[in-house]
Parts: sequence; structure tokens; C-alpha cells
Amino acid sequence: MADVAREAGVSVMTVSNVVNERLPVNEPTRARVMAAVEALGYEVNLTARHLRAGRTDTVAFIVPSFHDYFGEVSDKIAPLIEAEGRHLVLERTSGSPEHEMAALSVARLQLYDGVLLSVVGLDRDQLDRVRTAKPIVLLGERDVPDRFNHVRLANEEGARLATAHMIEHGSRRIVGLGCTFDTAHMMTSDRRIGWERAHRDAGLDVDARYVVPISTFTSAAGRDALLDVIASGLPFDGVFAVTDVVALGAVAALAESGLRVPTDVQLAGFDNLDMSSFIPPGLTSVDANHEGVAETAVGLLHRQMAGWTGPAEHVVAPVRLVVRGSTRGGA
Amino acid sequence: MADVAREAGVSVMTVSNVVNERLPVNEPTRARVMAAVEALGYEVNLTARHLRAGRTDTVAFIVPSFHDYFGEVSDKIAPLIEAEGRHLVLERTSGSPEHEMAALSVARLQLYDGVLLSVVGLDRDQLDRVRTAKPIVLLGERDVPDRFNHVRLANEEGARLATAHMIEHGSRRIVGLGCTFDTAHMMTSDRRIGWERAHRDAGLDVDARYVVPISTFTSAAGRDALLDVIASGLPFDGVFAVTDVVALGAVAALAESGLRVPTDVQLAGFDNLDMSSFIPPGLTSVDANHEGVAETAVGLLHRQMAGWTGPAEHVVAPVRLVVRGSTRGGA
DNA sequence: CTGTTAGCGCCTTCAG
DNA sequence: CTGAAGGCGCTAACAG
Repeated sequence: MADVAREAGVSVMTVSNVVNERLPVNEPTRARVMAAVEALGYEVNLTARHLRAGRTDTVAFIVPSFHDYFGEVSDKIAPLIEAEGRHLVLERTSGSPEHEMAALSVARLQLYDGVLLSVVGLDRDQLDRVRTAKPIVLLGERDVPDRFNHVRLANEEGARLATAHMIEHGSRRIVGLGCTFDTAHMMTSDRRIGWERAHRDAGLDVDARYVVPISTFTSAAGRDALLDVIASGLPFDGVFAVTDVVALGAVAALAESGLRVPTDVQLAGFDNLDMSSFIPPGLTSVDANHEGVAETAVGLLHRQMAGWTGPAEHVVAPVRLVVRGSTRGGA
Repeated sequence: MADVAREAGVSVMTVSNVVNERLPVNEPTRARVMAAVEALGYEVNLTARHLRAGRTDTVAFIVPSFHDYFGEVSDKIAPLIEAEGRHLVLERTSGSPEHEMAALSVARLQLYDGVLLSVVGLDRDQLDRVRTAKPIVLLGERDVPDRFNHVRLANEEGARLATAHMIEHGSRRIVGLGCTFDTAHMMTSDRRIGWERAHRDAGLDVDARYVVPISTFTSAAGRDALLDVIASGLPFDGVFAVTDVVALGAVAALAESGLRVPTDVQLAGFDNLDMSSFIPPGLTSVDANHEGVAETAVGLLHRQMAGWTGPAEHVVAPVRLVVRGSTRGGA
């Protein structure tokens, strides 16, 4: 900018005023400055501006991975952030507590005006150690301290809906694929509770053998786990998969084993990903309402960035069951 | 940092030296500084450091959307960047030329030590207007100026492989779903050429009616377009879909219409997404080798960031056909 | 080993 | 309308 000022024979402040159209500048001066800007290919240094301003006009969405669910949610969040004139950037934690903690360090938070964090690895105690006034909204199914804004899904209710729907349509032995009880993953625990409650509500026994653990939340792990169940001879006539990605693995396992969906086995998932309506015969799934979650979370973040200092909110986003051909109530 | 210095009764330089473990500091002094750091909860201001250092230790991967293909590639790129001690952030352009151009502005580039950009909207002339010494690697199927490092896929060859494979196994009328000839999307044009070449190589006519346009590269658009073909009565016994996401739409359309895969219609896609192996009966797909593309692109970027000034490279990443149950050569 | 000086590039404030 | 001064927070270079 100093170079431009010299080239145009004015002070840096005049250059700044021209470039940012802040204060009015005489036309001839303005023209000289613009000419110098063009000649030198000058553009503002954002790092310097950020330092000076104490703001970056940037919001970070910090996710475990860029895949599937988070990719879909990110695409909903981006326009909402941009509508307020800020940029959105994504960062990745691999779901590890260390990475998540690092992302919440004072140092990293300073790079952003606000942060949306999908918590997967951190527990309540670790989160309680985070001290910062930076606007933050936590997403995800972990338990979090009261002072953080938090948006989560109605996991238990969703799992209950899906399971009850299959029971209603005749299933009596429903595998809870990946619905393990696990303090590290409240998501699976909550969904398991919903699976259980649907059984109890219907007066059915809860048989722990039908809760099948999976090694990771991938289609491959879902497929392998269900193939093991089939090989074991445990009879079943329904599968509630903890996510749609896992359900896709179940689809593969059932097809390979010659089991028909929904005739022999009903199947339901959770997340209602874009792909789920296209997988024949259409995957019945709990809709996590990405759009609504994105709006709620961004709304809370904007409120904080605008200076709101009231108590944090803890929103449980409602879910609904989308019935498709993989269950017998479907089309 | 000044606060810490005052609290500890030392100069800011000493604080800096302690915090960054740069120069050795006497143990008692060090302890006093650390105590002050803890007491005040001090952490370095990265924006200031970046300004001072002229580096940000951050690389941006700028993508059209966070979905599907780009999400999968991003997850491959992240560890490679982190292995060199830098952070990766993702930004989104929606595929619009304006956003892509803005991302390449001098101002935005200054925020990063290097940039990987998936070009979708910009043409060669627009890219030629970008003047910067910042390390950049372009990804994607557009034509780009020679001076940029560029990694693209062997689109034509991949499409040819997939189409030839279906011809070899008996298909004679293969729909090129989304393989329109379109200057705005070199990807589809190149894949169409491959589709054509497979026909010619086999001595078959190229019938333009079998090139079916789609409105967007989504499953919904793929499904709708193929349903229209079916409704039109145009006979076909194979589908080459321009991407796996589109192929998934074709899967749905075929299933709804009672057409069996691969008995009545063979089907192949492009990208070999994670989901593709799980969609019954397994989607035959051209493997875009995400991992290899990620390694190549990041390798070129690292070379530039390390100061290499030799001529830019234009890499065409090889592809291979992964045969699964949706074609008759499959398992 | 520790402190002082200076400047990265910008913009708010105040003076002319 | 234009310019000069000062500081955002940090660290390289040099001095003590």
C-alpha cells in the first residue's frame, strides 16, 4: 500500500480511503490512485486487516471428517454464513479429542469470529476446561456443559420411531446394528435406548444378542457385522442401522445373502442422506433435518456474534421418520 | 503478551522465547513466565504471528461443494498436508466462476501458503488473468494455462474402458447418461468422447439419441432423465453414467421400472465412491484413484511451497475400471 | 541469558 | 478533502 501511495504521490491513508471507499476522495486523486493500484496489482493484505480490526469475518465449521453427513450439513451451513457477509471454512479433527481440543484453543479460535464444532471425541469435563468468550456452538450428541450453545438430534425418539414402525409392520427380531451402549458415543447409546423403548412399548422382550457392535461407522463395517450375524444363525427379521452409511452396508450384506428387503427383513437407517432415497427399494430413514439443524446452529452463532450474552441454549432438533420401500409401510 | 511480561516482570521477548522455546531462558525466569502465562490464560495471537512471519502454515482446498466426491478427496488430502506440519482448510465456491475467481484474488491467496483449487467454472482465459506467485495446484477437467500445475483424470480413457467393457459383455445400445458435449464441462465432453470411441472401436454406430443430458449432476436428475428415456420407448441395454452419483439415480430408475441389472441393462459409473461397492449388485465404476490424485496434487504443491520454480506440470492421473455386479463381467 | 528497537500492513484518530 | 502519528501482537536482529 505504501508502494501504491508513492506511485500515486499521495499518502497511504488516501490509498486506503480509495480502495475501501470509506471517506470521499477527489476524483482526480482517486483516478491517480486507481491507476497506481492497477499498475502494481495491489490488493489489501487481509492478515494485516484482521490484526488491525480484531475480526476476520470468517466462521469455522470444525468436523470429524469431510464425508457424508458432515459434507451434507456443511453445504447447508455455507449459504447461511455467507448471507451475513462472512466466509465459512471447514476444518477436520478426525474425531480425535486432541484435535478437537486444539481447535478450541484460544490461539486457533482467534482466527475466527465464531466456531461451529461437531463434538465427537470430547467429554463434558474436557469441554468444561475450555475458557473463551469466543462465540461457539456445539453440534452433536455428546453431553456438554450448560454454558455452551448446543444443538443435537432427538436420537432416542428417532430410533424409537424407526424401530416401532418395523414392529408395527410385523418385525419381531430387530437387529440394532451399531447401537452399542458406549460412553464414548452418546449417539449410539441414545439410539439404542430408543430401540429398546420401542420394544418395551410393544410389549416385546429386549434381547441383548440383537445389539450388534460395529468397529467403525462405515458401510464396510456394517456389512461385515451383519454378515457375521447371518452366519451365526441368529434369526432376525428387521435391522435398525445406527446411520444410513451403516445401513448401506446392511443392504449389501442382505443382498449377498439372498435375503429380500422388505419381505424377509425390514431395514431402517438414520440421517436420511441424499443417497438414501435412491438405494432400491428406497431406504426408510430417520430424517435428521440437516437444514433445520444448520439454521438453528447458525442462528445461535449469529446471536452470539451480535453480542447476545444471555444464557446458552440447548436445542434438541426434532426428527421424523421417512418411510420408503425398505420397510413394509413404504410405497 | 505484554500483560504476561508485566506480570512476570520481564520483557516481551523473554515471554516469546519461553512460549516458543526459541532461545534458552534461565529456569527461574522461565518458571515465572510460565506461571504468568497460566494465570492469565495467555495464548499466542496467530493473526499477528502470520502477519509478522508472512506465512500462515495453512493450505486451502477450494471446492465447488463439500459433498460426495470432494468430501472423499478432501479426507485423503488432509493427512498429507498435516504430515508437513500445516493445516488444511476447505472453502466452497458453489462452482460459480465469480467465487472461484474471488478465491484466486491476491487478497484471499495471502491467507494461505498454498492453494488447491478444483476448477469447475473458470475457463482458460479467466485463469490466464490470475497473476500471482502463490503456490497453486489446479484440479479438475477444465483446460488451464500452461503455467499452472494441474492434475486431471483420464476421463476419456475411463469412459472408453467402461463402455467397451459393457459392449464386450453384450450391450449394443448404451445410454451415455449425462455425457453431453458441453464447453462448460470438459469432464462430460471428454467422457462422451470415450463413450463414442468405445463404440467405434467395436465397429458400432454412434447414435446421438443415446447421449442423454441431465440438468445437474445429482442422483435425482439422473433418475429423472433415465425414466424419461424409458418412457420414450428408446430401447437400451446399457447405461454409462457420467458419475457414480448419477449412476445411483439410474439404479433407482431401473429398479422402479422393473429392469434387472445386469440381466436387462448393464450399468457403469465414474468415480468409484465409497458407496459404490455396496449398492447391490455392486456398481461397476471407473476408479478415479482419489488417493493418487491427492498425493500427486499435494506433492506438486509442496514442491512449489519449497521454492521450486521449474516449469509447471500437467498430470493426467490414470484410471482403472473396477468391475462389479452391475455389469456382466462382474462377480 | 535478557532487553531494546524496529517493522510486518492496516486503519482509527486527530490535525491541517 | 488529505496527511501524520500510532498501535493491533508478534518476532528477527542486534546490543548489552
